[in-house]
Amino acid sequence: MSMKTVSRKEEIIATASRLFKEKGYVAVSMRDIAQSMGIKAASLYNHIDGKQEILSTLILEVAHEFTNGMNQVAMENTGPIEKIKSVIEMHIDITVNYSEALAALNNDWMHLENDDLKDFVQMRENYEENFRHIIKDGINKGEIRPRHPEVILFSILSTLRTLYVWYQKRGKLDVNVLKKDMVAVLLKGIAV
Amino acid sequence: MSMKTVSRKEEIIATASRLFKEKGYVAVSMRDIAQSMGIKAASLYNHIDGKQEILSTLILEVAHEFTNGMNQVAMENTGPIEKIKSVIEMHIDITVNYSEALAALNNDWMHLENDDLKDFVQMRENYEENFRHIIKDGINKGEIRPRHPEVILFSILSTLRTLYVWYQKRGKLDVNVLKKDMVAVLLKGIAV
DNA sequence: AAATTAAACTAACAAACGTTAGTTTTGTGT
DNA sequence: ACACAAAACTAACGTTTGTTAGTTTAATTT
Repeated sequence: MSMKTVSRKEEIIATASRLFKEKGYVAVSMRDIAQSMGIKAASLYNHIDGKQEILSTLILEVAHEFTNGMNQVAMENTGPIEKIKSVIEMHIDITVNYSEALAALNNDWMHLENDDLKDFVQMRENYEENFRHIIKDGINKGEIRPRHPEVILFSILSTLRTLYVWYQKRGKLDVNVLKKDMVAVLLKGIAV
Repeated sequence: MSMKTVSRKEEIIATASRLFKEKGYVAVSMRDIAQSMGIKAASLYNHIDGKQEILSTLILEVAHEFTNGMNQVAMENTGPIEKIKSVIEMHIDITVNYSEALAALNNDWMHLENDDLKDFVQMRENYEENFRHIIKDGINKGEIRPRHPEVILFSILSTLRTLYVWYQKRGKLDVNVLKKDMVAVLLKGIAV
């Protein structure tokens, strides 16, 4: 029976991310996290440096996933529409695999400190800039309707970023169906 | 020179909402709010009952705006597509008028207590149910493409709900241009 | 069986929190 | 000038916070 070994540290981070999703980073205490694991708060410090480490580990791991994914799409040898389709699918894949961590990334990134905060903001800006470039390219090539690029960018990004909220709420619809419908809605709109 | 008189209580709520937008309700202390106004924390209690009142005032006022707006749209004597267009425009109007409060509504509603929390959740469910009904009606009448209604609902709602984040960041583009492009993107998609 | 390491525990710390009580200052109406 | 109300102040309260120190228990290695 093969079973992935999960270190105690990973357990703590997983537990914390579940709690962060409900009430946010600041409202969850070390005692809350410990109680959720059936131990005392002080015991957590045998495995982690502090509360801040939980947050930064959680967020930066996923942030790197997004960065890598976007860089890969940017290097694709395809047209703008195909690239956007790839971004959407990439985003959905990450959402499914890191659905707990995404709440912290979306809502608690501002509680990162020092270099962690700087790095995160930088990665986020790069991500958006890459996306913006694809959209503008698409408009120039006549593949995308000539609307305000920011409106297009944030319409798609908002939808993708909020996906984690209702993905599990709505009984886990099939990922491939989700991808298909999502791409269709975002690219082709809803009006017949 | 006519100038709207702003009560001290309203000043407190306005100041708090600005701070809440940056760090969230829990991370902002009464001392933070007071300092932002150049007074001491204890002085706030001459005008308000407590921190919780700030949050509930802030959120419930806007929540009622949304509820009223949606009820008005539901009573419109028009087709589904026209109604969705109205919802989008209504949402943009409220975002422009209450852009500070919307951060709290989106991110800190779970810190409401008792009846305030219950009322909010109820209003939110009703709002979504109304929206869902319009979409399903549109699909039945063949005015909307037959995609998964939840995907359509949350694609639009996510975009509208996150609008407050980047509306002011991007140098206040004209509201009418925004409405026009937003309706176009959400209804007709981006692909030519 | 003894020794070592890992992971839990109890107890306590300084700091920050929301809030209250009582007092002083500021502003307004007579 | 006086009285009153509004709005600020200082000081303190009981909790909760993240974290540290020192100790005990459980698991693993020799």
